[in-house]
Amino acid sequence: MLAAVRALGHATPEDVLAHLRAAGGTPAVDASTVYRALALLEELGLVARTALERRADSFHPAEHGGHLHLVCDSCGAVAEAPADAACDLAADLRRRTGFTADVTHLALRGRCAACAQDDPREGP
Amino acid sequence: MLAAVRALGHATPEDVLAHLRAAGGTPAVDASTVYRALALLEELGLVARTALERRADSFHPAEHGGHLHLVCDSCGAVAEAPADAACDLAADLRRRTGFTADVTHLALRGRCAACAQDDPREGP
DNA sequence: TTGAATGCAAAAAATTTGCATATTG
DNA sequence: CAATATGCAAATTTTTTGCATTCAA
Repeated sequence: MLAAVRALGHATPEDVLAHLRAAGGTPAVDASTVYRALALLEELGLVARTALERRADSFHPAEHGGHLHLVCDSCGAVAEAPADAACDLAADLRRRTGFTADVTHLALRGRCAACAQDDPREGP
Repeated sequence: MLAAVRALGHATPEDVLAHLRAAGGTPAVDASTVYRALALLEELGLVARTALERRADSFHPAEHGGHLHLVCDSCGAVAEAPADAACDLAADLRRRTGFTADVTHLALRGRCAACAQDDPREGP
């Protein structure tokens, strides 16, 4: 299961389910098992949950941390950026408001370079 | 409807529904109406959608923009911070990756000052 | 044998859609 | 009358839970 999340980089429960089923094995693993395992891994701090997709949560391996997720509202692509850019922000927030932001679970929405170029002002 | 979102600051469809129903009127407004209206307002750019809660989307008025949402994973409180802190981040990202981040829809997860103090290392 | 993990089925919760009826202009 | 918005009911989608079973220590 952890292997699945690691292999996928970041995935919705549905993705994980598909991945596990593709790997074969009978009977097929059940969705409830995926949800339960994912919840457990989250508690253990081995995977993190982030709302990347609009409808479903996404999980990504903890080692994969230290990245920002850049979600393009036009094409849906999820890119990544080093987290150091956000560290300043986190430090600043902490100093000013006392809020300790978890930068490893950070998702930013916007438009990727390609989409911004294709259609600078157009919606999805 | 817009008034409801404005009055609430930020709210899930359920919150909006409750607010409208509390305002009275028979028959009670229906959930589908709320979803449809919210989707419309979003398209018009009058409200923004952000995944503040774990299960449901949250909407907040566009004028309310220029704020970061700070969601505490311990107590669930949603605080706000001026957006300027994130502008640097956005500018930096754009320069380095070409990604144009929408800072007005930004939600950060972490722990608010009160919770961090109560229990510096404890989970929710 | 006891406890953790799992499949399966059913329940909840959140969101969407079809359709007939208002309501507005 | 035409176009739009709304209520209502039913369908979808995503996630959770109860229960009986299985597997391993």
